[in-house]
Amino acid sequence: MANLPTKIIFAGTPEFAVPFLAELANDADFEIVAIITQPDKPAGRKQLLAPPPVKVWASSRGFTIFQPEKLTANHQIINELKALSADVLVVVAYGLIIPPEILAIFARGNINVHPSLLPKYRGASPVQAAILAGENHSGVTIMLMDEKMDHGPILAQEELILSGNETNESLHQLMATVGKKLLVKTIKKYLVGQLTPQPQDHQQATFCKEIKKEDARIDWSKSALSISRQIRAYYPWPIAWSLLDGRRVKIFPPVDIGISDKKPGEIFQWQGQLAIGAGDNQALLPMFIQLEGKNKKPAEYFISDNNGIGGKIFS
RNA sequence: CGCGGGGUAGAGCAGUUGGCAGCUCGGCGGGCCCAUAACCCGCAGGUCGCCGGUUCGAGUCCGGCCCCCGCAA
Repeated sequence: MANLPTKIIFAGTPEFAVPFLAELANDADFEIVAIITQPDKPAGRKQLLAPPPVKVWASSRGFTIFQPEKLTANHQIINELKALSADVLVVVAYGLIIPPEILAIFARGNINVHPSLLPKYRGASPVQAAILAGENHSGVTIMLMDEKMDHGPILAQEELILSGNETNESLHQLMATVGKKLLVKTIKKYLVGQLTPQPQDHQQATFCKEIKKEDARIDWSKSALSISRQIRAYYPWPIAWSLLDGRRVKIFPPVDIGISDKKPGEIFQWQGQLAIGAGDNQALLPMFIQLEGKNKKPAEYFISDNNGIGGKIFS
């Protein structure tokens, strides 16, 4: 390792990126010379401009922050980044394309963290995709970036066993906890030449898309297991939902699965609990639901508060 | 002034044409029972979001404001 700390520019945006940034910033071998994150965006019902979590963390600690609308063909920011003469770019869930002109700035390389076992689940929603697919294991990949999305050679991977109860939120937290240690360890080894990047087996690559709200709508003709994965994968955003009497109802994890002789989407009671028929003669038993205009509440209230709701059908 | 739902007991809700503010659960006390989160009896707990107006009388009708939530972004 060199005597001077390695200069790092960090690019990241959501909550998931913060632990990685903090881990790097707290390590004396590294110096964060600048942070790139997405611009503030309108959020919430009143659409107030809200800073991304990485900015919130970084600005209270006095770091230099860049929030460009885009990086491609942005000569001003390219020059500013060059002037910092950083050794390494670390990218964790930045969310915007980083063009080759910028990747070329960093003499020691561009390192990316991806929360899947690449080449599986390249793209925007690897954690959700693993839950939706019912994978019994996933993991974190530390890789070098090239011109294609999640395509570069792998420096390190750590596998995680999944219990089948993970939500998008809980699995992201686990990935961050494991991944931040792996990231620091891997960068240090890589910088002293102890790691040989291994090209991915591109034949095995799979891809996942960005999540849209409509993806979270429940199709009750699917199996109860499949629906329960959907409920876990889309928590805490955008939340799995369905319509009842034209009103939106959100369904939260955890959910149990029981047997059913009801139609898909039909509401009934099972041992005092709210149960909803699925497409495979099984039923979903959610613990928490939220009716449009109401707060999230335990599902058993849903039955007692709505006399005669049994037999109604979610659509 | 983007559209829509809501604010009533600790929690979740009902309250019809304005006329003594109710239900379920929880809490407290008692009873039954080998025992219980089950069952029976009783008790406590509310400025009905805030302000003003109409009225003999407003949770309810009218006006203004605050807060929560679904859509939208």
